[in-house]
Amino acid sequence: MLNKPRSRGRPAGHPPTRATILAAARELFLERGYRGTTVRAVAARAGVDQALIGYHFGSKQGLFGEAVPLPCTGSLAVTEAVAGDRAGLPDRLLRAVTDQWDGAAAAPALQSEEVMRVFREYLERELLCRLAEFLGGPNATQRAAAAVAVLTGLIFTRYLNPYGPLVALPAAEVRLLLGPPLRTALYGARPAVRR
Amino acid sequence: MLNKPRSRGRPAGHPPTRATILAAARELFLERGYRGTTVRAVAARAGVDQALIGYHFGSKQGLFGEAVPLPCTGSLAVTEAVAGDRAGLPDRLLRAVTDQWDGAAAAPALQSEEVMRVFREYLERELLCRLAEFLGGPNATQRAAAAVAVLTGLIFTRYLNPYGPLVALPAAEVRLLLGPPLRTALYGARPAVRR
DNA sequence: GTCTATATGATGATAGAC
DNA sequence: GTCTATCATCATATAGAC
Repeated sequence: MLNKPRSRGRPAGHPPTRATILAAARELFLERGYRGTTVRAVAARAGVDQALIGYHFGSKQGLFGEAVPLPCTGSLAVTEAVAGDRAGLPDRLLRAVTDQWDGAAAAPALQSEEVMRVFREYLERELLCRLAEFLGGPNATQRAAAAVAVLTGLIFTRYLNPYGPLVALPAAEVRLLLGPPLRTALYGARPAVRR
Repeated sequence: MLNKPRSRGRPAGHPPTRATILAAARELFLERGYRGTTVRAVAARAGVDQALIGYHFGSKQGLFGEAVPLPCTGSLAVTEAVAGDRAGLPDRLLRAVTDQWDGAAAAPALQSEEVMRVFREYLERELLCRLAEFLGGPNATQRAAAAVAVLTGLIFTRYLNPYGPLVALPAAEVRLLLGPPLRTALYGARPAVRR
């Protein structure tokens, strides 16, 4: 009702607004998920007006994309793991996934449609094609699909789920645990050792 | 603006309102996902007022729960597959999943936080515990977690993703493809045949 | 029970003053 | 760049006619 006089512009000594908003958004998105986070709440935590978010990031979706960059959007380590010798492929794939996602700040509450979209496109377009090409031979696409399913299960169970059964384990043990199934998915059920 | 005179009550010869709403809701939820579907749109497609939805189902969440019952909420076939001989376990698990989810109307656009929550609770509480108990021995929980990861990957890749690499394959082939990895996850990388 | 009508409060977005 | 003010739309709740 009242127009109280105030100084305009950002008070001196504060960090740049953009960075402040991003930090607040990151906290809230990871804490409450996409739907549970409102633009107003982000603005409140950052101590700025909500219109600023629209100005800087266009939309809530845009804010999310910049505040919570999924590991898969940045680098392509997993895709690059599809190279080298065939025997080491399962381990390289698992190591790429764990290195990438364990390094990034955990993303527990991210089961949103937005994350799923990015995640899906990455894993299934980028990786599937390269994997099938690398494998070659009969049923290459099917075996690649099986491997992608295993990796999808890993990421979903360990990184996109705060209560997942794999979250508590150290990365090395996860690799040890999923290496054999992934190898089997890629190369079939042949005996690993012959004696 | 105008109050046009109309007959009150449900016109004779129509199917029960509740069922009409459920059908419309089911269509829209599967078509546009949870967030993309508005209560108003459901009401419009069903030809009823939106307040009816509130009356019958309480909330959008409640409507979703009744209109799109996930396979896992109804029966417990997957959990019941954890019985019998050890050798047949992988196949029983896969068959339970494919039977349950292939039978239900496909749920492509369901990557919502709601689905993820139900899905997660089912797979990881119900199944993980029973599976670990069934397996026994050293690292039973870890191996059960690996198996759950594989099954999670299957469901996500085949049933919760319209563009997944496994959606086009017949169920039998999917079982053939994922049987060996699942077996390896459950029982380790021992050679299947020894000669 | 079924339905119409309306109200409330929160949300994402945006136009325009400074 | 920042803020005020406002918008359309959303989910939800309720009062009351039939």
